[in-house]
Amino acid sequence: MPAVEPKRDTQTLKALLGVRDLVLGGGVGAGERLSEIALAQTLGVSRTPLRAALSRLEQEGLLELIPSGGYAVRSFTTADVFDAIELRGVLEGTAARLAAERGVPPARLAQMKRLLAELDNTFRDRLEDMLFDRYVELNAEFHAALAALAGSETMRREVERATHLPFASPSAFLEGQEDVPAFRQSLIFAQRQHRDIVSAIEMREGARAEALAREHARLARHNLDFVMGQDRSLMRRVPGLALVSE
Amino acid sequence: MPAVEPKRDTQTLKALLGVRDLVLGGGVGAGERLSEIALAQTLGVSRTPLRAALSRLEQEGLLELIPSGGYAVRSFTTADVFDAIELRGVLEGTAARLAAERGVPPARLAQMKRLLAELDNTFRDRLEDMLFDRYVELNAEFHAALAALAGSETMRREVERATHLPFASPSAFLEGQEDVPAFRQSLIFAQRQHRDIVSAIEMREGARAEALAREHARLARHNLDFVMGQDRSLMRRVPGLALVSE
DNA sequence: AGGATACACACTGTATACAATAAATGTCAA
DNA sequence: TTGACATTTATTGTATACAGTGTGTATCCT
Repeated sequence: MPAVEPKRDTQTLKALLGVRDLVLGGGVGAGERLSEIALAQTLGVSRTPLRAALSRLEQEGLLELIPSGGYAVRSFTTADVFDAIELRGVLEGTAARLAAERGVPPARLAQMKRLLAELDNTFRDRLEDMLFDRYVELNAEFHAALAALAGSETMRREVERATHLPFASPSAFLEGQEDVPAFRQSLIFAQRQHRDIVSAIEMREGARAEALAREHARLARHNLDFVMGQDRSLMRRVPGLALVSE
Repeated sequence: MPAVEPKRDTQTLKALLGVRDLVLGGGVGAGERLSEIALAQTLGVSRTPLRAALSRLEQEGLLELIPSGGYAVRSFTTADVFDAIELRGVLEGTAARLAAERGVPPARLAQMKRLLAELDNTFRDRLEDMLFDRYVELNAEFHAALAALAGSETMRREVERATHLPFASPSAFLEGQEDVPAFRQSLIFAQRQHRDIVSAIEMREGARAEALAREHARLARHNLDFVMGQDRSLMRRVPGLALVSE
């Protein structure tokens, strides 16, 4: 998802979501060229909105321009994925630090705490019973709210952009793994980090807020390591992971 | 400039550069809507490549989508400008830190040192005689090389993107101010910081490299403060500064 | 048989025409 | 005189046609 999703655009949005799903779903391999007319037919849109979507996905980092013209699916190294996660952590950390240093309006802080409480409510006594989808949804909301906490539109835009970099999403390695116990346990830890980040911001502890947010992003890296090292059968279930070469 | 500038595109590139110059040059005011047909006529291109350029500039952060359709020039607050500079510092700092932590191939390091030497060569005994344009050019090269030093394409792309955020460019507040003595003096300080960053990377001092790069970006903020506070007549000479409201 | 050149095909980049929607203006009524 | 509604205008989003260019293949020459 890009920083700001166009709403009413039916055709362009259709193309955007369609191509993204196709690429992340493994419909086209890494490095493969995308034929515009073929894609247009497949997705049921004309070339014009399709090209708009392709251009967008290129700036998003999912596609690359071919020197001779046209677009191809980017191929990623593990370093790319690690760095995308690192970037998200760094940017969210910066947003958290600035929020702490500058202070946030009480209403905003209350909203963050409400999100924390709602996240708590997704947990159950038995870990298997937790409301996983609801957690993923609220988690995305939390991170979006965090991006806006520093105050400026530019900061919000760019932090949210980093959040939607390929493989860097807070829920990138969550979906499709609800039934792995280790993942569910890591969510308890993640929620504790959420609380600590908000607490640090409230207490104006900028450096701590930054460090916590950075470390929080590292959870995604741990999950990635687990998926790629421990159990390669999981790789098929993580969207787009087939695009990672090594 | 976007992260990767399309080369052979004559019409789209023409539109991209044309609109950017028009907006940054003050041809259209902040918040003003951009009429596609009027722009197309002005720039001598058709609407198709123009729309591609507008979409690009929207993701660059210079324009914004109007809910009812079309694009408008974004209006910026001083907070936006500050945060854009801060973001560049943070991202360049991250690139520098990762480069230090991971180590850089000797050839790359040698290239950085060569750039440092060339930057040195732009200075003269009398500060007024320095090769200002050459310095700006080499400075841009230095920052581009720094972005690539961490190793991954994703990191390079995103750092370079931050470098081209509105008002965040390393040379944003340099051009058009060659004749202000205080600015020339600050360049001596900046070049010292360049050396220290490379040195820190070479000695694998990640935290120091990050801190130095962050502080280095602050020079732009100092320059901004100077331009806006001290001498408002300079504001007219800095591209796009008319888009900043307060 | 291998390589180079030429031709044909396919695909992208661009222009323009069309349709749908939002904005603006004018008129009618209260 | 002001407000609301309808009509007209303008502008964007979309589709398609065209042209230029790169790529692949086949044939011919060495």
